Amino acid sequence: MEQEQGREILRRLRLKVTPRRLEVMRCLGEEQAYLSAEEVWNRIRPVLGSIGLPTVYRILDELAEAQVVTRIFRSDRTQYYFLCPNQEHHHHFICESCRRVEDVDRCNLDGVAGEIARRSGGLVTSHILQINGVCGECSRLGEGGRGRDAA
Amino acid sequence: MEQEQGREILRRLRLKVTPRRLEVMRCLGEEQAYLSAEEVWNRIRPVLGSIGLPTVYRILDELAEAQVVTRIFRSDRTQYYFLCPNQEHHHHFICESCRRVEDVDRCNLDGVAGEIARRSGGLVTSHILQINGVCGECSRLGEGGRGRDAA
DNA sequence: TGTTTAAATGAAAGTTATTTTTGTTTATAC
DNA sequence: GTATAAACAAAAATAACTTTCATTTAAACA
Repeated sequence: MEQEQGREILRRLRLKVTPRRLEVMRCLGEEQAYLSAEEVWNRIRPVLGSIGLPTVYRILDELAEAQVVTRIFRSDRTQYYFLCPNQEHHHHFICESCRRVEDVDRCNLDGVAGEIARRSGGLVTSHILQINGVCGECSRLGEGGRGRDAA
Repeated sequence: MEQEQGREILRRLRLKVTPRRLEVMRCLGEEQAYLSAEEVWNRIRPVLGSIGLPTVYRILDELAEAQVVTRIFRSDRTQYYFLCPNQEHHHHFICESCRRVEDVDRCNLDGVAGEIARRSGGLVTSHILQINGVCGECSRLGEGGRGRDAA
């Protein structure tokens, strides 16, 4: 994520271009993986000198609202965030070992909305689809390998 | 959910058949909608005389682990639970207005695993798919209607 | 280039869903 | 019946966020 790209995204969202927002985006963009709010905070604090954790939460919420950042679901009741400037409708493949995220273009859910409408008259407005697994690199490291989240 | 069905499920899971577990299942089975742990607690306390909230959490976790109960994702960082004894692979359509849940059999994700394997060598182990919308009944109530969660 | 003003931020305190701990009770195998 | 491992209650603790309010700053405009 180039700084100019970050500026453009913020201008498009009618958000002020501030060093904190740019730095949150730069930090997330540097990873191909998802991070928690606190992890983002720890990485950008040294760069910015000082930033409050609530500010990080606010920025991530704004970006998630605007769908520049995707929320990742895990069962530890912590929210994780992944910068994904791809605005086409798509989904994500999440590595359970190293947290890497890959885009998945295929989305065969169009038929589902029709089925629901036909069967009970319901209306589909959105869906959550997250594909979990082990990425190619972690697979190749084999059973002996240990990912970022391994015990 | 008949009591005998609950007993069978617990025996299958090698869990002791206790009044609390049966009551949690009965309470959830009475609804076609999802509930939070605290909501379950408030409904079963009068019946059981007394039960601790941590016990409700433990029971729901066990049942979710065994996939007798499904976790429902919402953005309020509260976990919701839905009793779904249907053990076939399927997904859920969630009404944003009244919390009703319908099963959705269709799941076209088989192709996705192949795509990921081919492209980057990754291995898919699970996926989260939740379809959000407004159920037929709430749709028919029209704009003037107000669901359980409406302001 | 100043000035203005709404938006952004820091710091501290607050909230709340969920978990842990420890001592007691109970379902079940024998 | 009795032994024993599992279940449970109660209270306290944890941790991820959120709110509040006083201060600062980006950006529109004079």
